[in-house]
Amino acid sequence: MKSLFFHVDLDAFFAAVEVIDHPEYAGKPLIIGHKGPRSVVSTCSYEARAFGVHSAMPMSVALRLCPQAICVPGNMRRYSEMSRRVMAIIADIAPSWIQASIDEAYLDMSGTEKLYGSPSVAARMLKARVKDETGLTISVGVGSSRFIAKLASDYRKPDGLTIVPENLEVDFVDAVGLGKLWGVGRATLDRLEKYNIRTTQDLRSYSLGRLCDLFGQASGSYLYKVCRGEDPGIYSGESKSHSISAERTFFPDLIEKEAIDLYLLELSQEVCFRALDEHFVARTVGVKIRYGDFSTTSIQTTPQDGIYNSSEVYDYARKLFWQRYRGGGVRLLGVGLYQMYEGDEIDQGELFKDDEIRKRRLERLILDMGKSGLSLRRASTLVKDGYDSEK
DNA sequence: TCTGGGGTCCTAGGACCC
DNA sequence: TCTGGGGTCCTAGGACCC
Repeated sequence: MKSLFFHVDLDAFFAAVEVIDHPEYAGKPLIIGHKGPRSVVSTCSYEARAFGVHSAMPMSVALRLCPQAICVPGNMRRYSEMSRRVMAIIADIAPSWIQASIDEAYLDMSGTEKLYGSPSVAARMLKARVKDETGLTISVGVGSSRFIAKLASDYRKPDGLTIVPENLEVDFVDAVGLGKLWGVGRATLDRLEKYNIRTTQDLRSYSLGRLCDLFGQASGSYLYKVCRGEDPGIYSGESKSHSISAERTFFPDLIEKEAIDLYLLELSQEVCFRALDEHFVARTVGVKIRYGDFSTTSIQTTPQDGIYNSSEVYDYARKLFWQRYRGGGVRLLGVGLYQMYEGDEIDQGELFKDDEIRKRRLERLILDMGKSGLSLRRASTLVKDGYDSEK
């Protein structure tokens, strides 16, 4: 059977949801993001893009380019709800699909021609249903692999539909251009430039062996494939590892020990409750520090005897921070849990950690209470109080 | 212009084991 | 004595994506 994939991308998603909820924003430059001195643009409407505003741009720059823009902080809960509605339509149409992020999905439509007709008919039906049922527009890319479909959905936006016919993948990749290939960013472009590789055609003149020598096994074979329109294997399997992290940027920089410890506590509790909620147990805990000069460092540890609860994570986080800290203002603090695997209880056999396991169960209990109406912040306060009263 | 927050994957070096 | 080869795990940093 011939492979057929769709990639669906919601157009300026957060901004589009805001326009649905606030019709008075329609047709105006709209920026989603906080107005703080160290914030960046999350998403923006096409009207704002006309001024040169784009995602990840410092907010200060964006507002200089487009002072009249409407600026709203965004509402993730609302966006998630709209995302679920779109994904439900996709689930109704596609025999097999993967959600890749809040605003995009890959659909395996192989063998659906008898059901829906040609790919273009199926894609138009999908676009119409999403528009009718949610008010949102999507761009759809169609191709013989996920990689080609992904490039295609980005080729014409918004409200686009791009179908890449079989055997024209190489021509399509040439039309897209080296700099817009998925997985080829600024750093790779700069490195390629050093070898006078500026186009996908240039890249094809290099052998697999040469690319692997220059860029390493993984990147070398990745580049070799994508410039030939071959799928490098995006979203083909389940991801192996899982991690949860939380970080905060401060203005002004943190300098006081007490403030640093307090934020480490807050971040530790945040990641622990999310891990508990998602039923994941972590083997590694890490801390990220970004200094006033934007230099960034991280330190992690994988304790032999496991990590059980948020107070343990906080203890490790503090230890790691003060071990690594070189002094000076702290612009960003992060706490992460890594090497996570599914499960609620750590493997038995830890005879000496009864106390820590008990605390974990207490946190689990508080979390379940929290789900029946308690806020996460309130629940974590209760856990802290619980520890104190135990002592 | 001055750089968020949440992720995944890769690399290279070192430790350790057989 | 100055020296292997393979494998796995851990750590720190970097690239990239949305």
